[in-house]
Parts: sequence; C-alpha cells; structure tokens
Amino acid sequence: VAGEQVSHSAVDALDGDETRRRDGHLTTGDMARLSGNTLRTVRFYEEAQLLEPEYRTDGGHRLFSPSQLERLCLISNLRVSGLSLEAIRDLLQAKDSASCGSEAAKVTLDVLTTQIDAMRERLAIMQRLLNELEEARATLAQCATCARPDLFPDECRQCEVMQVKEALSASLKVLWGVERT
Amino acid sequence: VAGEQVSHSAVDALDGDETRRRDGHLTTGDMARLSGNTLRTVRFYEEAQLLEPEYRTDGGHRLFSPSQLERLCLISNLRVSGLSLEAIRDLLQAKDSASCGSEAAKVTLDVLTTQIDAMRERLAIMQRLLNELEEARATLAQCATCARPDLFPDECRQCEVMQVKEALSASLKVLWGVERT
DNA sequence: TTGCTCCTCACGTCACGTGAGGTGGC
DNA sequence: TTGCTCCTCACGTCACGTGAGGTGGC
Repeated sequence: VAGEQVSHSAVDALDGDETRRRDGHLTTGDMARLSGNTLRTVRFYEEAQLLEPEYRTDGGHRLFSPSQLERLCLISNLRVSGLSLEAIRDLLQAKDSASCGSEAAKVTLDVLTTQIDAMRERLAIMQRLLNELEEARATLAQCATCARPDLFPDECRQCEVMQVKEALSASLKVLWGVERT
Repeated sequence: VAGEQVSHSAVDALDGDETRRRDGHLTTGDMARLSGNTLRTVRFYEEAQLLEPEYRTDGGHRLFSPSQLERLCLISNLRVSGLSLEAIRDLLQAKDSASCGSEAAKVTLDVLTTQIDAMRERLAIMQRLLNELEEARATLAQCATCARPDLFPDECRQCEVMQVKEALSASLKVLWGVERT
C-alpha cells in the first residue's frame, strides 16, 4: 500500500504522516514518491518549466509547495492520457496568457476542448480494444486445455473453439494467426 | 472521410476501391494510409520485427499481405493504449514461443492478462481525469462572461462561480490556480 | 515520358533512464 | 559521525520525425 502510485489522491497522504517536514514543503523525493514518478522526472519537468520549487536550500535542495504536488499529479495523469509535455504546457499556461478573466477563460476553454476531444478518441480506441482483448482472453482460456493438439499451430481456425457466434474479434485473429489469407 | 485514421475497421476499406492492386498486396503507403500511420512508422515496425512484408519487388518495394494490415492496426491500437513495442512484441510472439497448443495458450494468457490489467489502470485514470476536465470546462464556460473581473487573476477562488457544491475538481484548482496555499 | 510513390541512409527530437562522482541535512 | 537523500553533469534509449538524394512502376 505504501509505495504505490495513488496519484488521484496523493495530496491526501500529506496530512497523514512522515512526509511532512521542513515547514509544509516537499523535497524532490517527496514529490516523486507521492506522485508515482522518478526523481529524474520531477527535475525534468522543472527544467521544462512545468514545475517550480518555491525555493532552494543553501545546499541546492529543491523545496516545493503542496500546490506543486497537485500540479505534478495532474501532469502525470495527463501524460498517462497521451498528452505531450507541450500540450500540457499550453493547458497550464493558458490562464497566464491573457490579461482579463473572460479572455483567459476563452483561451483555456479552447485548449481544453481540443485535448478533451483527443482524449475521448483515445479512450474509445482503448475501450474497444480492451473489450476485444477480454473476448480473446475468454476464448484462449479454453485453449489452455487444448482438445485438438493436432491442429496447432497452423490450423487452429478449424477448431470449434474458434467458431464463435459473434465472429472472432480482430485482435484474436491477429494474436492467434487465424485469418483467411 | 477519406484520409482519416479509422484503424478499427481499416481492413474493410480494402474491399472498396483504389487501394487494391498488385494482386491482393499492399504497398508501404497503403499500409500507412489505411492504418493512420506514417511511412517511417511502418518501416520502423518492420525493422523492429513487428511486421514483415510477404516479399519485395526487384526494385526493393515492400509488398504486404492483408493480414499484416490487421496486425499493424492492432499494433497501433496497442500503442495508443500505452504499450511499449517490447510489450507488443511479447504479445504477438507468445504463440510462437511454445511447442504445443495448451502451452502457447498459457503463455499468451499470461502476457495478455498483465497488459489488460495495466490497460484497465490507465483507462481508469483517463476516465477520472476526463470527468474532471469536463467539470472544469463547464465551470470555466461561465468565466467566458466573467462577472467579477476585479478578482482576476489571483482572487478567483472567492468568486461564486468557484463555489461548487460538490467541491472544485483537483484539475480545475490546478488549471485556474485556486488552491489555498 | 512525366509524376507520384517508394527506397535508403543518417541526423534530430521528445521524454525520460541510468550511472558517475560528489555533497547536504536531520 | 554515520547513512540516506539529494545534487549536477552527461551519455544512453525508445519511438519515431525529418530531410537529402536517388530510383521504381503503372
């Protein structure tokens, strides 16, 4: 339970225990652990202008405010969702790019909508694929106790296991090599 | 409608029209167009042992069988879903790694299950995030006609628009900079 | 024959990973 | 004082992008 990436509620862990020290600030290691990233990634994001430590100690150690942890978690989730660091930067800097509230909102909405649409497309692809892979898994589960070893590996398509009523998923055809050609 | 990436049913386009020539085989360009990838990506996947042309012309042009297009579409969808090329190779080569059907099925199921679990995690993150971003979009839509320009940009948290009953989403807090600290 | 498509290097880029070698801080 | 953590280079890697310069094929 300890070392896992629980980036959706990482900030809650702050109130808990051992990571709270040095005033309310977080070290690079705290940021990494609580967000499920590596030290390198935290430093890389700082270099890429996506994060900024509130200050550094005399020894050069970075100290971040808790709000930067929330920022880092959002960045991580956006990365998992397929956005490039440039797209993430555009999103996070949108508010600053305008001089009044309504303009800032319009710019942010524009960038946000573009990325939401892209995420929806990727999400749809993932869901379709996940369904197919789960179908494939169910079919292959029967093959774990293969009843027609004589057909393996090239004639599996003739096996009754592969005669599914809703037609074989494209994924299984590729995985098991049971196309027509 | 023509040039889009419709990778979930790209193979259907084969029966249609202009891309069918040279016997039933597909050029690198056909593969790229029908799968929504670039020429470079198709060649790169061949070099990475993920694709293989059935043969080459005397001039060195690759010609692929239709089953390789299905394979390429699966690879593309797996990439969008966050798998590395190594993980994809493991999946696609699982069947070949065993000498009998039941062993092959077990190996494939093992690899498949690991990747399905990873996909489910990423999918959950994406769905949570997408919901938050859509909430954020709805809230910011009100800001497009900002009624409290005096609060922008640092005191927006005091605006009534930001007083949502179900509490502000973490994403919006980061995007609009309305944390407490 | 004219284009459009395809070819092979080969260097560039994005988002980090992975040490080497050294220092900071409770 | 001893460890564990953090620091800065700096080169490596993965998955392609992007030309340069040349040729193939209906």
